[in-house]
Amino acid sequence: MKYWLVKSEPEECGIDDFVAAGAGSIRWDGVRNYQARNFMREMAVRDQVLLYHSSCKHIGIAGVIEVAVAGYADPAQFDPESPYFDPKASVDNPRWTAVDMVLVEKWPRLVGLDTLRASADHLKDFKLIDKGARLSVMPVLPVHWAFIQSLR
DNA sequence: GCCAACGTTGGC
DNA sequence: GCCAACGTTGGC
Repeated sequence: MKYWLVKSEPEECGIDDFVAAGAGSIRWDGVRNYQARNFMREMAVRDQVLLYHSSCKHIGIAGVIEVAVAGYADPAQFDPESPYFDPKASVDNPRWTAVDMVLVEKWPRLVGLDTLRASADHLKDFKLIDKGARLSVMPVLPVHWAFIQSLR
């Protein structure tokens, strides 16, 4: 089993959307960056994922979700009505990947980016805390995963 | 709203 | 293949 982190704007899809979905899964789609997509292709069912809230008032890790359905062609890329439509993608030759995720646990309080940065000694090479980090899907080392769990 | 970081596009 | 221009991300 692997560990990951995904970013989302909570108004788009945050931890409360997963709470509302209960045992139901939510499609994680719209990723349009190759490095992030390649990581999504590596995801397997039951991989554990930190859900990070970005571009909002309370920035940080809000809880844990897990992979319910491994990577498949993101339907939005074929839909001209979708903001994620990609005219260069075709059903025969899809370009982008979606996975389905389900709630594991909403944390009692958010672990803020400031807290993570204050723990930089424990989070060496954790790209999330780098200035200007834009990657929206990234792997998390088991040692980092364990440390972040201790902050919740 | 600003702006740094950085990925993508397209002319050459 | 280079690189300037442009667009997006995301913290502040």
